[in-house]
Amino acid sequence: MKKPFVIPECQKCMSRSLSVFSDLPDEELQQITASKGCNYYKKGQTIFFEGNNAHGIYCVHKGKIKMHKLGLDGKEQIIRFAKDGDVIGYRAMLSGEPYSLSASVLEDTSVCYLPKDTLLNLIQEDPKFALRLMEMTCKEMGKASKAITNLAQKPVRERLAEVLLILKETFGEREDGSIDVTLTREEIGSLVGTATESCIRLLSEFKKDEMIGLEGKKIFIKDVQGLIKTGNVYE
Amino acid sequence: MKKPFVIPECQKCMSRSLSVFSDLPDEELQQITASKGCNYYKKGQTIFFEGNNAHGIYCVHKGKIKMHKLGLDGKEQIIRFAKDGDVIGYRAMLSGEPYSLSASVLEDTSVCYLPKDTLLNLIQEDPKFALRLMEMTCKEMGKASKAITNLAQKPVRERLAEVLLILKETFGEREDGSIDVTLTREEIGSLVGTATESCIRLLSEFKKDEMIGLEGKKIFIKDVQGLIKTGNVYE
DNA sequence: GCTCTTTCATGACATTTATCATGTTTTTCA
DNA sequence: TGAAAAACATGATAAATGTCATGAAAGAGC
Repeated sequence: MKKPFVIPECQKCMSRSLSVFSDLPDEELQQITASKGCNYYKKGQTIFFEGNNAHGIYCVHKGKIKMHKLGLDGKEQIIRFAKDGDVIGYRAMLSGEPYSLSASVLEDTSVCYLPKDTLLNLIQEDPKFALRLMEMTCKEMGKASKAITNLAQKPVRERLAEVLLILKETFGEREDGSIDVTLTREEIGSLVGTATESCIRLLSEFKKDEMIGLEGKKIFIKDVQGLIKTGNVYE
Repeated sequence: MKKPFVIPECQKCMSRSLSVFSDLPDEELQQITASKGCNYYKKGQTIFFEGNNAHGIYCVHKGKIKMHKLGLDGKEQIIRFAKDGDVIGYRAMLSGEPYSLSASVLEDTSVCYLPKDTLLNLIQEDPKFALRLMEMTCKEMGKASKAITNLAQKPVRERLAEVLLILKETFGEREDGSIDVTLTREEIGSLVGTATESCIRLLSEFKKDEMIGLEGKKIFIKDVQGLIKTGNVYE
């Protein structure tokens, strides 16, 4: 279980975030979120937009968020996801640049907003906190380097196989065994860096090869080893 | 002129780094570097290797370094460059992970090594320093997101045009007007994320279209606007 | 300077991947 | 619930890009 990123100033909610929020149905979550002075976003809403100025950061109590960027002709590029226990918006805050990504909500999400001043005070007063933030950022950088290498060197088929494994790793599985996130084929294509049609075709192939199962938007990983092999994944 | 990243503990050399080191010929640089207890690396040497554990960071007095990663079948992927005033190796140090990249020297390079303990003390004692480090890291992240989007969405031709502009921006020009860095076509191909042959072919086309000039490994940018247009660069 | 190795260059070709077209299914929401 | 929109699916085709082969040029080391 991933350790949540606990922001001291935010203990009104964060210190108990995972235990309190984890398994609530949406309506209750929304009520509790409001009662604690936090923010609630519904599916489809955007927490912040690429290009806007950052005034604070958000810690995610519960929810699923896609971090994405506009490419050519407005085509969406998904860079990564955020979920329970993650912090988003810190990159822009700390670099002093505008948001380089938008944060859009895939599933109802409860977040705590921490304004810039509070954050800067925290960093100044608590070096451990600063180190923790840096650690997080630097781990992201490592993943980004890996993503760049994959995009530059791997063919689409391999990238898709790897993306499926990463999705399972990131979001886990529902009770029925499907990957616990709902994405359109277009979004998966964006993650992989390929056209939607190519993505659909390859998913069908993977299904025919019995490496995955498909039921609507649900994806079932049936053959991890097969996907590892197909995706040339070696860590 | 970019402000150098000055590490307080390293003032024996860093505080005067750019002014002292900038225009020295290699031999003198090597002597001065040694006399100050810093490290000197010759072209082709590698400062640290991907996968190894990090024990400190390096600040670059003078030199040119490629930060790269091994992809499939050992194919090199260049992620970024470092030069005078940059700091390298901090990502691994701060994330607690092994180096995700190797750092290889393109031109003789003089660096100052700062061990982990010293760095951690600095961060604890000087919050401004911590913020400065974070700022740097976060700016890198912004660039990485942009790189991912380009690789996923732009065709090779556009990426090459953009890479040429970035190289000029990063390294500036020599007196004769050529971009002040020497790379093989294979390395440029790695940056762009394409096969060496495709890279060579497109460079020839760009030359025929009079957007660039080529003399051996020297590259001259002759038509910035043309490259911006070809590369679909819009910032 | 001369050999050996690497890099550069170009053509021919194969493969991958994107695009366009079309029809079906699913989802949305009034 | 029923119409409209969005998403999914698949075929046909075109375009982009990689691979292989070959030779020339440039650079490294003796």
